[in-house]
Amino acid sequence: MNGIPEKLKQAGLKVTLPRIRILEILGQNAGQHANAEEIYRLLLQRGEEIGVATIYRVLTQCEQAGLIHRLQFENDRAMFEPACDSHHDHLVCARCGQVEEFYDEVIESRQQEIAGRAGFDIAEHSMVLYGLCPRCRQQAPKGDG
Amino acid sequence: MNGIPEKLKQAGLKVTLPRIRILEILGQNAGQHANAEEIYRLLLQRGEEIGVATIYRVLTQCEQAGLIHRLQFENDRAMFEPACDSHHDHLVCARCGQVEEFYDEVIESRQQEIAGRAGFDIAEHSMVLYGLCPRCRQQAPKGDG
DNA sequence: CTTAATGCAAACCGTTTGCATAGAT
DNA sequence: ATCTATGCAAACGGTTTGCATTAAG
Repeated sequence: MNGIPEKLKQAGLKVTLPRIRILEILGQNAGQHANAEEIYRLLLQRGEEIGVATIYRVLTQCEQAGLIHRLQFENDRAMFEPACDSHHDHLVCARCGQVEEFYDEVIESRQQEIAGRAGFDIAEHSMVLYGLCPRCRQQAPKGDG
Repeated sequence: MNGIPEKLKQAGLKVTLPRIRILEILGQNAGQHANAEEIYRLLLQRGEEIGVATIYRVLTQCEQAGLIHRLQFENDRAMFEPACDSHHDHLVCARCGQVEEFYDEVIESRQQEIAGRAGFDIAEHSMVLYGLCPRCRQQAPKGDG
């Protein structure tokens, strides 16, 4: 019930090799949040050459089908993560690009409250904290110039 | 003391007509958060034809000088707002594009706490709530389909 | 067999850049 | 007079699209 082919079928998408491979990559890179080019290169390394056009199309379709999420950090290229059950926001290392997920109920409810006060009906939100991850903090002391 | 020429001088930028006009537009559009193309068109309407290249360069320089802020909503083009003293986040209407600002201390401190727990040293963050503004909610009842 | 997916390359679109000219100090 | 800003148009980079080919159901 967890197989990629099954998910594709349930989403009404034909089960094709590119789609399977791309979802595999995203699943294995779950913590990595890959972008289209990274997916392309990872597939190449495995001997699967899939055109970028196909990668973009598959990603867009899978996003619309709810199988994956598209993340837009700053002005960078879009990143993708496998859809998981629970909503979460992101911490992004400004140096190495590492992405961490977090969820905070207090923030979530404050957001609703703020929106309600402004008369807005919130459909979604994006919250990204940019900074240095623990590893990069060591390598880049505060007195860096 | 509040004049645009003075601000430019203080920022170490030459006082040129394009820079003055662009900052004027942004100041008058304070609530509007214009993007480069909108600025171009607004200037045209006033009879000032300033090339987009210049607009982008001026916006970038003024951003670096701290006179304005660059906002990146979703995957849209960048928007700009005049720099104000205080940090704030944004509510964006998904239909009409209206932008509202808000600030919430609870969220701000939670963010620091979350980052700290993950070992991250946060330099900045972006938080945008997308939904329907009061006006658009009326025009788009929930049963819309 | 029919209809949709893929690959390629060209198009797109917001943004940036090189270079000659115009302008600020 | 010097040095930077501007305008133009071409380049750029990520993403999308048209069309012929290939593959899934």
